[in-house]
Amino acid sequence: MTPRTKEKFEEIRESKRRKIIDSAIECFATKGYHAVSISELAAHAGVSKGLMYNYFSSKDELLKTIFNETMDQMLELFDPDSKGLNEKNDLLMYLERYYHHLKSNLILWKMYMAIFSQPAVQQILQKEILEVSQKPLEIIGNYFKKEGFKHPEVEVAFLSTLFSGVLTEYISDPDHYPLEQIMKRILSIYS
Amino acid sequence: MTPRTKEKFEEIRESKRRKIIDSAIECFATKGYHAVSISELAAHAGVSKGLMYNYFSSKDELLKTIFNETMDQMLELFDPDSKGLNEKNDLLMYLERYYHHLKSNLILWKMYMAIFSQPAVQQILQKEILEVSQKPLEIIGNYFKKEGFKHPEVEVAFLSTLFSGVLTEYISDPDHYPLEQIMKRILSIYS
Amino acid sequence: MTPRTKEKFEEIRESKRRKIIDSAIECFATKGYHAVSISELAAHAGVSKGLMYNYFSSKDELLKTIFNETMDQMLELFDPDSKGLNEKNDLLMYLERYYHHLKSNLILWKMYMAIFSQPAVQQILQKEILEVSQKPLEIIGNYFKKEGFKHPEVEVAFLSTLFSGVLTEYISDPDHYPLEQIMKRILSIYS
Amino acid sequence: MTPRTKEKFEEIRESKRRKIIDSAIECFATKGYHAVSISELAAHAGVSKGLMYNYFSSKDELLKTIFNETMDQMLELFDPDSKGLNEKNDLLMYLERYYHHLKSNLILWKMYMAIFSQPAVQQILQKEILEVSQKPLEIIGNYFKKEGFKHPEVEVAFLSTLFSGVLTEYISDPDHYPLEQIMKRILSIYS
DNA sequence: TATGAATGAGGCTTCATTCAT
DNA sequence: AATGAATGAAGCCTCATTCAT
Repeated sequence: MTPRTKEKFEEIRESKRRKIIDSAIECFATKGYHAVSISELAAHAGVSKGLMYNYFSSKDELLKTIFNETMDQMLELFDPDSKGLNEKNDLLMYLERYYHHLKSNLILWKMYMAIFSQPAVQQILQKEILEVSQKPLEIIGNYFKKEGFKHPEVEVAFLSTLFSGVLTEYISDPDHYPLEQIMKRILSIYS
Repeated sequence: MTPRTKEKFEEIRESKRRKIIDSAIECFATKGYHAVSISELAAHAGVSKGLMYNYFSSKDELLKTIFNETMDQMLELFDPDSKGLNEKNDLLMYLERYYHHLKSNLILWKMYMAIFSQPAVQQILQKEILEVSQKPLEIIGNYFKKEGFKHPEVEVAFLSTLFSGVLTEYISDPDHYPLEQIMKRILSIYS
Repeated sequence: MTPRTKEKFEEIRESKRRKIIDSAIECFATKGYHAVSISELAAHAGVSKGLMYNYFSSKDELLKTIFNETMDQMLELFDPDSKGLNEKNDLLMYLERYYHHLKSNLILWKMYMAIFSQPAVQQILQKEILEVSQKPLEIIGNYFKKEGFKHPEVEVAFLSTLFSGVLTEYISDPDHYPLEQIMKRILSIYS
Repeated sequence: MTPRTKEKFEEIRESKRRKIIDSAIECFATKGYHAVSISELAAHAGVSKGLMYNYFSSKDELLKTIFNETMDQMLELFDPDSKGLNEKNDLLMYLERYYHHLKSNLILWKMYMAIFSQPAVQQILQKEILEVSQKPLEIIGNYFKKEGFKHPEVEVAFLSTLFSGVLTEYISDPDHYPLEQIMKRILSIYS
């Protein structure tokens, strides 16, 4: 009997890795980082405790991995073609994208909030957070400058504020928050 | 035991209780609920571990207590005289109050965020949260109705969104967030 | 009911600390450092696992503490009055003391061997070991120099060798090793 | 399957076995038995974890195997031709051999010490140790009897003591221990 | 009222070993 | 013969909570 091929092994690894990550995202979203134990994560993913450490060297490491993957998605969301925002329409589409992403990735954003608003977790991810949050803000800032806003940096902060607010409110009660109408209300400010 | 002595005791008890609560608020704000141990809380408050249980039957109980007291403050903030909002000026003053409260009670709000963004904690406090948040929203809703807004309930949600956003952003980086200018930006929407 | 006095607490602490240490020395002597678990140490000392950490912050820390206390004893043994070795008689008494200490502290020396000959443990104690081993060797070296030995440093190494050998052999089979006669044989070399 | 192929297989098997053993000796020498995991051993030997169990049924089994092979070497060392010690020169050559073996097999002896000083391991190997150590001691004892020593058995113990001591000291700091001079010093006792 | 020693459940992690391929 | 994914027991440690004083 021949041993499994390298490809087969990598296949197994990758699919299990995904399973663990997706499962962990759900758990973290539901209960928060500290409130979920490795045992729970393992059980929820349908693997043994020990196997978790075959894929991630620690609980923190798993968190960082999830964070990085999530951040990559977010970056893509906020600037998919890396061209920046050039006209008003781009900004509107920007808002559109945010709206759709929020709606179709509720769990991901829930996890984002559940995890990253915890001070203890922020300490774990401090470095990563700083690195990632800079770029999207810059892109938006450049747009406002170009458009001749009087206080572009304040306008950026204001938009961030709106994003944060929408996120917070929608996440905390997705069934009742009038997401679409709120997005329209925001659009009305910039139209 | 004379009544005098009894009163004295009560006084001491109450002041120690305050000390524990205030100290705990600081700790929770800085590190989050799960990341702070009873030992740490006791040490930070300058009392023994055992004594903590003399005042609060459990860590959860302490959390609930803090929550309730905080909520009382919030209620007071959003409607100190229970008269509701009657004219535009009231709304502006409303925003003003929020702004000032935020600035002067940073720790309290930090703790609020640190604690509430954790789903596990939210579950513990779910009932309390619902109860408390209803009333201020109603008051604002009534105002918008009276003012003839087309979608008063959306407008309420929008204002909540702004509040949430300001809170989130300010709390996460109080030194750089342009709180005052953002508040002015918001005022400009309603003036 | 009044709380226990500070003295009472310290009394408890000190006596329990001793109990844990003595018990741990026995265990380490019997099975070696890595082969004994904290659970075993706790059970053998008659306390709970958790309490171990009230007294020692980690297993390594316990080891270091035992090492330091043992070393203090050893130092005292090898130079009780800190006067050094001044004449041949001092050296002979030196040997005598070693002999008696060995006989009456078998467990201590067993533990010493069981623990300190393990590379992994040596790494934990590296710093401490270096610090402590210097002084006694110097004292003996000075004596040999004073006595005009041709190669005092070799003579020191030779004596160390004898000590090590006696220790190793005696410890590994205390009932059959002719300790007293070996010590006489050694004395005969220096008389 | 032709006999030729079978032999070839045996050859491969044997060479891989050696590789694993030699690699393990190094690891045990450096870090001690408990401190090295099967994973480490496998990685260091360049084979998979699973394969380790194809050659040795357990970690203990591997240890025992190494011990037995080492012991065979030791026996050979102390009495290569099984003729015993017949004259003083034989004893001196005996010492010589020990000296050279020590110098050229440092790792082996390091492992020997790293492993054997651990009581837990000694228990595993107790029987084997007793069996092996008897014979060389007898040979030396016979020599001392023949030479008319007053207490031949003490003299044997004394020589064992010296061997143990030299081993211990040399192993613990091979770069600084004056091995050659110490051996000369010992020779001087018996010349 | 007040202390801190004491407990034990549960958290994270390691590792010898098994197993499907 | 060979691989490495998978398991689960056991190890170290933390922490909410209890208890004797």
